[in-house]
Amino acid sequence: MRNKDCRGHLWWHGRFRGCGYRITLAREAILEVLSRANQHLSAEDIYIKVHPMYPNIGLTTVYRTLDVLVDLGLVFKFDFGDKRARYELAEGPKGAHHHHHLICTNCKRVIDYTDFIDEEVELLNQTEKGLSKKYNFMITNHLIQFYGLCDKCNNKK
Amino acid sequence: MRNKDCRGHLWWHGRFRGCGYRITLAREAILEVLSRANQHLSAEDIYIKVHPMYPNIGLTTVYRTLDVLVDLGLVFKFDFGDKRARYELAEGPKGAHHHHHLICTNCKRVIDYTDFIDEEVELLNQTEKGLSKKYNFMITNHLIQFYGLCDKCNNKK
DNA sequence: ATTATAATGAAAATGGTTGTCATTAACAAT
DNA sequence: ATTGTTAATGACAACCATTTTCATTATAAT
Repeated sequence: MRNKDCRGHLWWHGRFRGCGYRITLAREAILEVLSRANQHLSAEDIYIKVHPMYPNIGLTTVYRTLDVLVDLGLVFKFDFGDKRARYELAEGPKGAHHHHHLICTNCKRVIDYTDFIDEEVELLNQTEKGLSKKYNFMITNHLIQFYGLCDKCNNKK
Repeated sequence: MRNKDCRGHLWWHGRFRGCGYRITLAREAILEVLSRANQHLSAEDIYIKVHPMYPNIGLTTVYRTLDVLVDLGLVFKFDFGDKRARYELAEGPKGAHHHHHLICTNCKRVIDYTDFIDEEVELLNQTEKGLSKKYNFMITNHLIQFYGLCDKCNNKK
């Protein structure tokens, strides 16, 4: 049963409508999962989380929905070096949950960090402005990741 | 015929031997291609460039060699959003050719930029130090990419 | 030269992601 | 509320970069 009270109230509905996308149960469910999850989910992770409540939402739809969400800038898509792509709700660089990643190249563990974010973002803004002008490039997003060995993997070697 | 004069003279031989890797014709050829190429090659690109001279080096070997090179830190592996991975000789953050990437999310064009690198690298070094200490993480590399629309794609829309 | 074992090539397998197409659902117009 | 247009969906097949397998070959320590 659709929650009618939410119709038109959810922050992302306008964004959807404005671009000619329809608001569907699948999309609501997937966005719901993404906003509850606080960690980088793969398409399959999302599929599995959505399945118990909505068993008729297929993996294909999850992929398609994620494509749309990424396209709209509502979701970020990451590659952490294992095969599968990971998805994460975008709060925007100014958003409260904005963070960068620290990735262990050995065990693929991912640490989100928010330290130093302010300084980084300030510099990035300057850089973005400079690059935009020089290359006539409309920058919409950035990716910063540090790679290395986490404490556990470092001790093993 | 192996070039005997180079045996032991090339900068990377020691690195290889030290880790128990053998020095083979295939590896020399692939590194040669990588050091000539000044742009992000895919595994297949490399295979094709190596093939005329050494037709018996297979794509599988290219993949395996690249894995080794990435593991040794001699080569960086990138994901620009099209399906295939790209490889590039690592000169290290202090290296002369160090650059970051500006990626068009529409046409997948990649622009290397070296502007602002100095300021960025300085901040990154500080950040790395802080992160290393806080998370007891041994940082070996970083990735910075800006995403957006290049001039051509921006005008079209 | 001999030997242990790392590296290789060819072919098959893998597996995340995309394409196809008939069916269903959203929603604007009535 | 009903209808008509068209976007969205699900099931399944196809795709294709990358890995695995395994028998063979080449490297380099002895």
